[in-house]
Amino acid sequence: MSALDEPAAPPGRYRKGVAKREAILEAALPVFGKVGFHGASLREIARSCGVSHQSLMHYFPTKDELLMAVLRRRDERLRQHFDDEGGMRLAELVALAEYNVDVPAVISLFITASAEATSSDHPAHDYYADHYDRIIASTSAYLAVAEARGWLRDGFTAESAARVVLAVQDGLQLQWLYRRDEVQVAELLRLVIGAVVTVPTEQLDAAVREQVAAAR
Amino acid sequence: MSALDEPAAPPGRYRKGVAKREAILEAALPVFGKVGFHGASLREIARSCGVSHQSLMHYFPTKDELLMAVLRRRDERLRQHFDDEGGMRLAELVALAEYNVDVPAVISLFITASAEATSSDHPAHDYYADHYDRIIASTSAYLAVAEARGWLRDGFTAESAARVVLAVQDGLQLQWLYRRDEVQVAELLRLVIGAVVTVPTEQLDAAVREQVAAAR
DNA sequence: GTCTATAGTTAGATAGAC
DNA sequence: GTCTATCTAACTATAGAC
Repeated sequence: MSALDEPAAPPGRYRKGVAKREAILEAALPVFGKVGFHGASLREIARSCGVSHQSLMHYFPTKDELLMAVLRRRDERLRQHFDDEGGMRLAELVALAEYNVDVPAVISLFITASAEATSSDHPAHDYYADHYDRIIASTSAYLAVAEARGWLRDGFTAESAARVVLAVQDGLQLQWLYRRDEVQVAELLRLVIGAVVTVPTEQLDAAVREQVAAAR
Repeated sequence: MSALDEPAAPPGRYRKGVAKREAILEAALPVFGKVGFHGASLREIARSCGVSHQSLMHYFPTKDELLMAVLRRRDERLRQHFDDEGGMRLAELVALAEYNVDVPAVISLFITASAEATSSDHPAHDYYADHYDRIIASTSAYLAVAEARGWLRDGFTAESAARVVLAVQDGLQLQWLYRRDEVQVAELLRLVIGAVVTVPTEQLDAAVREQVAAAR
């Protein structure tokens, strides 16, 4: 199967099945996050939500599909903003970082999966390659307005600024997983944005809105 | 075994044994990097360097110890600078990033292992937690001079600047693994440093040297 | 080479929800 | 009555360790 396709119409047509499918996804998230794709076992995931191993396989025929389903559901929040007019606002990344702090398992999953999936054999490789491309493209589109107006610090382009901000988010979340009390992800993310973009974000937001309106 | 201890006196006392140990370490690096600790198998590593499975286990009694040996050898370059007088210069991080581009397997190993090891059960957890602490401490010591002289951009402390630079390095290396042609790790790292530290690095280096000399 | 444990996956039969 | 959900059982491969 291509990693970019939606899964084939799964079981879960009965009320009970829908709930169980949900429970499996919730249970799989922290396991994949903790030990990664290769380290996770379907039997362990099944056990952790009180479902039989075979029942799990009824809903997710292969381990690959289970992982993809978990990832897709968790990246949903970010993906919603990929097609925002004028590109994805940096504030969305900050807001996500702020939200994620309350859901350590999600951060763990994201960091572990994106690192594992750099290998081209990994079931989520194509998914993540595409995911990163889209984040960069969307954020670059947003920052293009800043670049055009000379609001980026010397040397930065819209794309390099986008890559840096995304890198800081990922890197800080990694550090946060080691020292949760000492790393303020969202706060540092804001500081970096302030160091790269030379005007307040409100001003940039306004300029982007203006640009979008003018383009109609 | 504590992850921070040196391994107990290993085999490899004979000339042939030394070479074989070396070959195993070289072979294990890309495998751990590609599929992670859990995904890697000792048999595969042994096969990839023409050594029998049993022979491998003679040199590295457990999988944990093999991983630790690989990590320790590869982080050596960075660890050398932890105790630099005046703290580790940011230029060392940039130089390392520049060097690593020629050794993708090392980047892959580092990213994958540091992500996997966020789990407290992971054999390299304590090692990496300590490793990050030291990098931050050492780089913060270096940047303390900049902070004292008002050479950091508003809002940054020595530690937050250190965390940001390290985060950018990790995050960009992750992006680089997905798009090797499009991400210039060292170049972007320099840009970020330029955005956070308001004076040229030569000036900061000189100030740090001066500080060290004065402290004697 | 062997041992024991566990992995992902498959098949088939039964019981339950619609 | 039909489709879904669940369970029992087994298979094949491979893991780390001795």
